[in-house]
Amino acid sequence: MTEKKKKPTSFDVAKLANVHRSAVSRALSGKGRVSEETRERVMKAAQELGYRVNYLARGLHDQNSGLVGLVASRLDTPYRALQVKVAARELLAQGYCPILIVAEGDMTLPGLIDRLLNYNVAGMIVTSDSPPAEIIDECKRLAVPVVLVNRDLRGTEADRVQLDIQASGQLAFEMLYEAGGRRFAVLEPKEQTYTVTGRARVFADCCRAAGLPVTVISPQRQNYPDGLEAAELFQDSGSEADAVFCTTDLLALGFLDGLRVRQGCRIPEDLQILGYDDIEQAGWLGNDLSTIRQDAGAAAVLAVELMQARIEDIDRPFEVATIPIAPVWRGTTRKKDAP
Amino acid sequence: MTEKKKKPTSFDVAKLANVHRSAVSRALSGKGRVSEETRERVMKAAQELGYRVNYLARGLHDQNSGLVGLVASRLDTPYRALQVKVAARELLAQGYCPILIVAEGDMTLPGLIDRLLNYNVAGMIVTSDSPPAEIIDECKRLAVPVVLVNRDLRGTEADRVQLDIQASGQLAFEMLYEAGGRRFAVLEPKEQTYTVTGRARVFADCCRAAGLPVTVISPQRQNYPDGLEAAELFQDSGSEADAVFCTTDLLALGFLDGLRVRQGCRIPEDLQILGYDDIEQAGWLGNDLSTIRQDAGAAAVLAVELMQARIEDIDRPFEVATIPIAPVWRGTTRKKDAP
DNA sequence: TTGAAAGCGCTAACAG
DNA sequence: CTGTTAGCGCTTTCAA
Repeated sequence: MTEKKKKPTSFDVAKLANVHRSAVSRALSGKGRVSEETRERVMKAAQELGYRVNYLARGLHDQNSGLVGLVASRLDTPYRALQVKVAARELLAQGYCPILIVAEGDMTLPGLIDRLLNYNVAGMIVTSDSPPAEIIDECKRLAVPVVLVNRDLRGTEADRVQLDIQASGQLAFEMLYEAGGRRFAVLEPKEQTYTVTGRARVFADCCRAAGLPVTVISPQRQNYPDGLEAAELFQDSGSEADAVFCTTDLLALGFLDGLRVRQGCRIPEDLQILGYDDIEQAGWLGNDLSTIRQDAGAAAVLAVELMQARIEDIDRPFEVATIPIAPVWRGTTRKKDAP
Repeated sequence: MTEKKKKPTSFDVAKLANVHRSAVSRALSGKGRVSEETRERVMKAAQELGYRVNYLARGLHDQNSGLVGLVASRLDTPYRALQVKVAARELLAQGYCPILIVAEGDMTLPGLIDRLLNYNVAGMIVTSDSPPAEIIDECKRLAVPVVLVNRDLRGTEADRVQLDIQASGQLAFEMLYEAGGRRFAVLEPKEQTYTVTGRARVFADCCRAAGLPVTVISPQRQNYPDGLEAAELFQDSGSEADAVFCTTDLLALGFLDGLRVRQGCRIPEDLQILGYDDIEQAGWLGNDLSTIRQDAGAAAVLAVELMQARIEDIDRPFEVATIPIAPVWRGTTRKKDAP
């Protein structure tokens, strides 16, 4: 065990290779000009010592740690988990390292973001539910690029990747209408969320514009249990609806279970149901939920691109990229081709 | 727009507060002794300038960045997502910052871990499926604490947090036996995994030890689609089993759907089913899956504790902590109290 | 092409 | 209690 605990530095490599530290830096970073021979000697020495560049030191020097904040909440929710996964992967693929900040719980988001800022992050990707506007401002003050994914934060200027709310609500209406729905209901959670609330309203507007009735049901939040709650509310409301837009798959799945299991309702015979997101569970045989797919992979790629673009030019105009969506016909609506 | 783009340093604060930089450091870190008056002046100046300590510089100085690697795979799977969430939260709560490394995809794990090491991480928590032993060795060489969560990696020495495999398989057997099962089957994925394969085998052993028949069904992997596959395999096998241990909830849910939806099987009347993990979806009304809960929160806390203990004393003996488990009786088994 | 030297921002040990 | 000083490990001009 003659192993030294101390990690080798570029100085050690230099000594072993009989060159100066700066030569080591040049050889390994490939930045400056180095003779082939020197390069090889350095490489060998580095190899031998198990040397690795200290990114902290490098970051300290050129003000860029390569770290990126990835701020998310409700990470145990299928869609969010997917979002974080693809974002992390994309970041990693582009040479960044994502620092994961999970917002929920007792820890306060501003405090956590603060910590992030202490690391000189190259940027931040935020999918959290409620990022206080102040922190966005603080980031701007520090010239840290922030990309908001499906967040509103009206009034704050930042690059965004988001769903087309108008198109979403409208597509939902069209799908249910095409499937034969004529009396509608929509789930609009009390606890508001930019995209969810948005598409619920657009959907309702579409119904009204078509001169068709629409009942608004308001569960507390937007998860599975809230879907169950919504099923009760729906029943209590005595609504005559024959088609319901559930605004998130989790809501839809809860609603579906509440209706089927507790109320013995037949889907889609008695009632057609449409979700939103296309989480994996929507495709499970027992659920077979018709829904609208939100392309998480594309969203992640867009977010990272926007971030990089702003890193390169901090003063460029703010941009909004749109996440692609697509209808997914499954068993909770009547066949599209046989309405 | 008189804003300077340059971030303020401790030097700027010192200047404004009319003290030396070291005083600033002391005042803000609370480490050394500072007079009340100085502290206040520094605080005010720091506030005014929007100063924040540069952790990179600090880390460079005391060889500890406060960064921790969180290595995970299959992040879009409910249990894993939960695991990552609680681990990240615990890390954050303890003052660390988790760097999220997602293992799957084309990016090779060793390369990513390498990058992690460049950041002088204080430690690593690994829940990934297949962390090559070499990287663990590399970490040890660099004196970076590694905690393995539910990973085997026999031969490598590291702290671990893991399920009691023996107890798990046995509990599964006891539950199904208590519920009235007498002819068993168990799902043991071809693609082996330490804990999953382990409990499958222990379960089978328990059956045999009790002199009761047990059929082993081997789907490819351990996710929902594999559960569906297992249902087909099960039917083809012509097994007479009346109780099946599914080894993961995802498998169980797929198996359940395959049986119910495709084969019109009645659960639990025709067949009892037991899962493992207690993911959120197991509790959904439409599934109502009996299972064994694995306490992810406790596991995360244990993992972080182990990591901290090793940070404090790198030479302490390796430790293995056990994740608590508990039976969860739901509707896919007959009532425990009425077998 | 290579070496020398100046920092990046912070902290801790040491004087005063 | 406060200022001075010496690095932490790396990169990058600037000369040679």
